Parts: sequence; C-alpha cells; structure tokens
Amino acid sequence: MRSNTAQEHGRTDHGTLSLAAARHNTGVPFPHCQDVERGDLTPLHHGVLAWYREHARDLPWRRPDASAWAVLVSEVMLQQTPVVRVEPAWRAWMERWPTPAALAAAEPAEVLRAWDRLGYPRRALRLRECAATIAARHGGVVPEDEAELLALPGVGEYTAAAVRAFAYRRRAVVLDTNVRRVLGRVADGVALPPPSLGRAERERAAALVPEDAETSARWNVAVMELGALVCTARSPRCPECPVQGRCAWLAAGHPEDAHAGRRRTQGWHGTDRQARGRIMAALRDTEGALTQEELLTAAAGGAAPEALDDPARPARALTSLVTDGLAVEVEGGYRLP
DNA sequence: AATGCGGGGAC
DNA sequence: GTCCCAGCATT
Repeated sequence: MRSNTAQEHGRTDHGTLSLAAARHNTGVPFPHCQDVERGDLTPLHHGVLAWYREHARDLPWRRPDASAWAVLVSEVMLQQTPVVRVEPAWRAWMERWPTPAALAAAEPAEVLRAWDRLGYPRRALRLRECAATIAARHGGVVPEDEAELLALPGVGEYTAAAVRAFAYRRRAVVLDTNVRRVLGRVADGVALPPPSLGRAERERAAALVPEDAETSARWNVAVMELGALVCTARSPRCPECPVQGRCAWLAAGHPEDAHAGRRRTQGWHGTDRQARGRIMAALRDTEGALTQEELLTAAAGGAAPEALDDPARPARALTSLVTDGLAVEVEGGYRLP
C-alpha cells in the first residue's frame, strides 16, 4: 500500500510570500521555517490553493489513508461519470474489492453488476484487467512510473497523471476537462477549451505546475476542484472565484464559446448506445441467460425490433456487445461474461 | 483529428 | 429538447 499520502504535509502553500523568496527559487530562503513558500508560486497559485484549503469537498479517495489502488479506481470511475454518482459506487466497490488481487479474482459478471449504471461498462472490464496486470506484474502495487501506468488497460494520459499526483504526490501535469476549462478562461480568455488537447496547451499547463512535488499535487487537485465547483461549464460562479481579479475571460466580458457551432452533441434516444445500455441492464438483472429474442426486444425498448426506424439496431447492439466482451453467447441465448 | 462509447441530472 | 460530466481506445 501507499505510505506517502502526505495530505497533511500541508501549509507549504499557506501564508504570504516575500518577493525576495519569489525571485530566488533555487535556494532555500528560510531554511529554519517549514512554512516558507516555494519560489515559483504566483498570486494565481496562492489564490487557488487558499481557496481549495477552504472549500475542498471531503471525497473518500482524497483522504490520506486512501491507497493508490483506491485512487486509481476512483479515477477510472470518474472517466466521464460525475462525482455524485461515483461516490456511493466507489464505497461499495472498495469494500468488496479492496486490492487489485481481489478484483482480479472476481467474476466479470459480478464486476459488471457492481459497475451498475456508471456508464461505459467497458471501463469495468478494463479495470479488472488492470487489476490482474498489477497483481501479476507489479506485485500487487499500483506502479508509479508513467510508462508503466500508461501500459495499463484503461489508463490514459489523464489517469496516469492523476495517479502519480494524487496517490504518489509526484509532480505531474493533470489535464482534465476542469483544468482545461479553468486555464482556458483565466489565461486565454476563452469560454471553453478547444475540442482537442494540443501541444501548446499542454506546455502552458505544465509551466503553471509548481516545482515542489507536494505543492504541485495540491495545485492540480485545487484547479480541478475550482473547475468543478466554481468555474463550471454551464453557469460559472465568478463572484465566488478566488482569481476573478486576474481572469482573462471575465475581464473580456465572458465572450461566447468560439467552437460553439462545431461541438457535436451526442444523441441518446434512438441510438445504438441506448440499445446497448438496455441490453446490459437486462443482463445485469438476470442470473442466467436471456434468449436472443428477449434481448432484442429489450434493446428496442420493449417494442418489436421491426417497428424501429432502424430495425437492425437491436441486433447490431447485441453483436457489438459480444465483440466488446460484455456479453457471451451460450446455449439458448446470451449472458454476462 | 475524428468516432464510438452510458447514463443521468441541470437548465 | 440540449449540454455536460476527474477520458480511453481505435481508426
């Protein structure tokens, strides 16, 4: 398990920063004082960090006793699923499978049932594969190395950085949708970041991450939290923002999103994804197997598949679930793997 | 760079 | 109805 949670390392971002210290980040300005600031912190950093100390949510995976595995599980669940829906599922999950070895030994069907309606159930299978890899190749310890993290199923650039920062308190560039939005507004003066994450944006974010490892970890989570609670996508609460005085977007008068017309909105009703979701829900609620006819009817929302605008959709959804390993064909029908 | 992939809640 | 959410894998 992880021993370096260091949540209580704290206070490195507290207090006032002397200008002399700010200009000399190579030395130790006040070696006798533990509360002394690192030299690379700007008023922007102080504002966000102080705000976080006051307003951070008490989320279970942020507690100092949370294991690296607990952090990794939370990050995978939070990939496109809001915090309020993840929290209860995460608690039940961690109680049932506290370690990678425990999850690796679980039946995929039970994993998918526990995943319930978090969405994108392929993540549940990947997380189980991830657990198996950690158990088999990393001695049951979540790796700290970036390349090793990226090699894990379901772990991409964001999740690898998040585990390194939040579980291992390493300096990492955590760039999720919240951080991108906050930095885009404060620094670039745009309502929302561009659809794709580019090199320039990544380097700009990296330049803002404090040098000190523990402070960098707090900065990452603080900016993320600010984006989640104040600098929200829909109705930002600028009067409550600790850096409203230095926000380029606010100063410019909240200009509209330049990419507004270009963003594609993913439909839901009458889509393959809705049909897949209905099949998965039916399979989760069934111990054994369901017949193909029952599943195709479920995929059509209880109607006859032929009555749909796209009669092939139910069968296409079922086939794709089998391809993804989320359903398996057995005698007389299909069931969870 | 563009797509597909769940599901629910806010507006 | 639309939009958004601690993204990833694949093309």
